[in-house]
Amino acid sequence: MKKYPEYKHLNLSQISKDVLRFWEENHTFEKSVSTREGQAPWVFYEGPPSANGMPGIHHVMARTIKDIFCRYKTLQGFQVKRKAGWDTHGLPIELSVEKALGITKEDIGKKITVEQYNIECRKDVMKYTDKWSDITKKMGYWVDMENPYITYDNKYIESVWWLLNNLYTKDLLYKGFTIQPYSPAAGTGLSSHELNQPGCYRDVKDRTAVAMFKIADASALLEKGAEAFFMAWTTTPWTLPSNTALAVGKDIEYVAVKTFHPHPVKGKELEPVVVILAKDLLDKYFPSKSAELKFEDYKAGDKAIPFQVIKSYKGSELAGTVYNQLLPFAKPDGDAFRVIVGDFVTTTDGTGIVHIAPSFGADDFRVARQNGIGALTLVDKRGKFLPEVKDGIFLYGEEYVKEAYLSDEEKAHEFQFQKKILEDNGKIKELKAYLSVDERIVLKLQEEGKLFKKEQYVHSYPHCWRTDKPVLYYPLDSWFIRTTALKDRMIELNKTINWKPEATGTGRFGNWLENLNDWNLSRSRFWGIPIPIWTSEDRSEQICIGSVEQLQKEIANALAKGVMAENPLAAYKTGDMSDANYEGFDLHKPYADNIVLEKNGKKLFREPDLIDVWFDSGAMPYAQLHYPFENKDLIDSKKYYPADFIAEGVDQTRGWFFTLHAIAVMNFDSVAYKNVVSNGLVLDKNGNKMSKRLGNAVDPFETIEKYGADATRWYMIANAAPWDNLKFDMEGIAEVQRKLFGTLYNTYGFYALYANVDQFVINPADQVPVAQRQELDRWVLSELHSLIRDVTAHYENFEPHRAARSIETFVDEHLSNWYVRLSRRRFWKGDMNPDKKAAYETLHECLLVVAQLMSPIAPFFGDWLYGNLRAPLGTAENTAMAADSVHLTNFMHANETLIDLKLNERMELAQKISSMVLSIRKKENIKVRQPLQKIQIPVLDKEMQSGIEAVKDLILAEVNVKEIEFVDESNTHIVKNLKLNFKTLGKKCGADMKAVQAYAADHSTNIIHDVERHGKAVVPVNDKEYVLEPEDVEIIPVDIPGWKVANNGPVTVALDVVLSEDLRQEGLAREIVNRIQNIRKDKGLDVTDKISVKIQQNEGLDKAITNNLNYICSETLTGDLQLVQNLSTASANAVEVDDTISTLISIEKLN
RNA sequence: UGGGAUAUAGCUCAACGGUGAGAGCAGGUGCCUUAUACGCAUCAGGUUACAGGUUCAAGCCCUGUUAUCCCAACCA
Repeated sequence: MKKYPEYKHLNLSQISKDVLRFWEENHTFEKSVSTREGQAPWVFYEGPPSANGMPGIHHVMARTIKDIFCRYKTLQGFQVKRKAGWDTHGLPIELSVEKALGITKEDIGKKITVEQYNIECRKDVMKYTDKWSDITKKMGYWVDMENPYITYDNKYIESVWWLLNNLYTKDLLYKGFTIQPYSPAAGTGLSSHELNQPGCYRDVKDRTAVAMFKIADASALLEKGAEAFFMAWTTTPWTLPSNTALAVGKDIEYVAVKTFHPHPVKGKELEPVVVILAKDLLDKYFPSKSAELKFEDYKAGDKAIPFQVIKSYKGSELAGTVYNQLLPFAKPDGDAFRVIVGDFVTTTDGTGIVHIAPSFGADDFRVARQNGIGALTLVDKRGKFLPEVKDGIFLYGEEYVKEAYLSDEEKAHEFQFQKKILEDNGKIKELKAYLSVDERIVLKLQEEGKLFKKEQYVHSYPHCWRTDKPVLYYPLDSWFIRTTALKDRMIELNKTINWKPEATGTGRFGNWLENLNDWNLSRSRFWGIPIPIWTSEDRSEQICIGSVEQLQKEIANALAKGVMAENPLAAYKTGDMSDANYEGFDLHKPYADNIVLEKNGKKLFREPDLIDVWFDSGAMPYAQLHYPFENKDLIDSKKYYPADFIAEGVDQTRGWFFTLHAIAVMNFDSVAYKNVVSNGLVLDKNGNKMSKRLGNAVDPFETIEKYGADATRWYMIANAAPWDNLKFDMEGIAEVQRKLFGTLYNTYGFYALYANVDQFVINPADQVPVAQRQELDRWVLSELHSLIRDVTAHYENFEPHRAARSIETFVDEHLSNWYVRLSRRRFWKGDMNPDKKAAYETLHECLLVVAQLMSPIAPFFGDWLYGNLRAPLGTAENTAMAADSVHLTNFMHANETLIDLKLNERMELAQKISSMVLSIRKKENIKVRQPLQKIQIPVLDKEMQSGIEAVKDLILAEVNVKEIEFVDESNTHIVKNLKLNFKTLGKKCGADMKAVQAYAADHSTNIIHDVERHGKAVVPVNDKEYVLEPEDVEIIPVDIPGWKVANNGPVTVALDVVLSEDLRQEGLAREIVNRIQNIRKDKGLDVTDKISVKIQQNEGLDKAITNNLNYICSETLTGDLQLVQNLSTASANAVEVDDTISTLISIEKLN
């Protein structure tokens, strides 16, 4: 006879290990995919992690979410393939290699060849793959790590090139220049990622200036021949020579102010000037008390300067106004020196008029281009002014625009130089320190009467993480993807994506799309996918490569034309998709750069940039399949595209989520994914970000070893919605372990214990029909099937936290603490009979279903539980347990006919009544072991009474009372309360609601009477009459005078606390039973062992024992009970039966 | 600085615009149990971040403020 396995202790960590071995030996994961062959696919894309970092607890979180839905959909019958992937390119890898080798970027090509460097990167990037494999297995994440896609593979790169070429053909790829963070000291552009390294943004003190731009002809704005200035603020005066426009806000109100020049040139101290600035910022420059000053009282040099607002304009009225170039060192290409409208202009600081230097600001560049304004770039790539920025007094040409770029010696040298010039020219009496370009420009403006105000200003400014020097924003050549061309389509298709949470899709992602810029694809690095574009030096000829085959042909041509000597792709066989064929070459630098092509007699060289690694990962739907060279049909006929589901951290919103979307829309006019869950961060228990630096990072290996993967996963899922941040607290895992897994383990243990005693094994083909099972069974099945329905809905909605919480409630409150607790006797009392069998079958079904429902979240424990329940069945062919793993079963459907809401309500009522009776006992200090005679329940409607009747026995047993008596007004006086139903009355009464409420409070007795007798009551209020119908009120019995009463919502219970002699003796008998059971347990007797009992006689006890002898014996499996005169304390246990009675009991096991 | 999210008991989280805002954990007290200090009962703990507004009625809707987090960032 096969048995259900029994265990001594719950050890989740061990269960994980055992189940993991089982999966490996039985290839359960592979089967979960292969057994679904031919079924509808459910497409999942794995976002590639970078294997050169260690896995963290947040990866466990993110992967749990992915795993849950893949497992769930597999249970639903879908085939869910899960190809793992590795992100292998990019800066972090380069940095890691440089650190390991002790080199810097400058050394590449000198101390180490590009070739060697890339070999190192290729090695380095996979250095933690073992750790990743390990955590993947241990956490129970099912993903195919045997055949991952790897972004550095030639096949992967070929697909990426195909996509790029496709964009090139559609004219969505162009080379242009934009304003990018640039480090002159390092001679390289910086990515936003680099700027976001810790410590890059630092507070710096800069010289700021409000410059005055003279309007060329102010007649249109003021009177004819008037002279006026625009005021514009800048924190970077060194950009002023490159100014080509001024921007105003379209709807901002501006004023023209007549005043005196604060820094006039000699001789013009008393000539009034007119300046224009935003009205909102008037106070900042013109204190309102100065408005009362009289112009005629003003003397040169006065601190307080009178002013007068003479006119006002909307920004749009100023647009188009031409002004004189502020610092005319060079002439710009194209149109310039005009007022334009900029959407970014605000009045939070400055003057509401923004100085535009298109070369040195992204906004400036954009708004200038939109308005056809040209640029001036008077700074070179070294960070120095061009030679022409020179006046011989303040500016000397070819000097660093930022003080920080000068070395101490350079600074000292410059200081001596400028000291001489400035002092000789009488500009400064005695120069004490080096003056920065910014400071000297301000001096120059002042000298020329173009300065309104200067001050120091502290703001945060980005620095290059390698050189520690401030960054410049500088126009750089780059390749761009014209994402803006398809912006509307991207927005449109985004609306078809199911975002969890929704706000991320409409908000963070939606806004991002609305403000989309072209995607800068270029990166000046070494380890990445080369841009597959070759251009002639005069840029007249260009070839974009979309496949290795094409490249091979072009090389052949180049060889024929003699521009190349050797064909690195000679061995490549067209059409051969074998790995061997793809391993004979390398598309990375430096090999790609060594290829020179030929077109129309011109040599073509590769564009030197690599592509943004984000394109790598966004290309994975296609590149992981080597599309279109292989698996073309999977994408083209949408068999494996788009994804039904992806999930990553919310930080990927503008990363992977965007690149997937952009590439899909631009290449295939499709979404890349239909459902996306963006999960929140994992913080430490105090809500701080985890970091190695702070030492608060949680080690996932340790955590899983200690608590097991299931408890860890369950905790993370149940504790917060996926998209909320999780405050990770180990104690929370311990709690889950105790509460959910402990309870479930015990519930199973209970089942196994008695099933084995009774030699019961489930027979799915022969079960007691549910209709013939008792109320409690039908109730728990009703709850169970409600649970299936709810959990299914939660999984379908991608709300795993709700699924987990529902399961917790069921296991804990319904199954363990009500069903099993109240059913215990049925399992151990008597021989097998239909009722006992029904109890086993009911409990078995609950455990089986729970095992399956929980298995996506707790895959090990779910499978362990399932395996135990299945253990005595053998192959279990043709049953729901035919598969040898829960993960290979078919998801159970809720049987709606078993869901009986009335029954659920009834049982809730029984629990409520029980709890109320226990509460009265507590108040009256009567133990539950002491039987009581009677409960009274006042009932006002028959339905409630019949509901309680149905669960009466359960209540009585639970609270240890003999009978329930239903009372109404015919046999007792009941105090009743009136409650108004605000929902129905709100509609009826509206604004009179408060008055009705007040009236009802004063006349509750009358209203109750009227409603009960006549079915309605009239409420006269504010000269109106409202008729209260039964649905508008609730009449609740709250008290029976003279009884001990408890009240909860609509239910009231009264308890008879009078103890008769019989009851008292019965209570004592139960105390005795309890003591005997405790001794049994202490002695380690089996639950089936029969015993003989000797109890030392005691006056207060003997009668209670003899009168309840049968009861005591049958409860304790006692074959022989004797009251004896004396027991030796050596062989007997001393027990206190109550405060006054103590005795000795001895127990012998009977054979 | 902008966009997004969050703010409810000491902690973690619930709560269709509807009558005293609920669980669990942690704490006090008492109790039940031949599955289990698992639980049950009970006490304490709340100005639902703050200030306004809409409504007969607001934790929930609207506006603003503050704090924290994420993302994007030299808006001059």
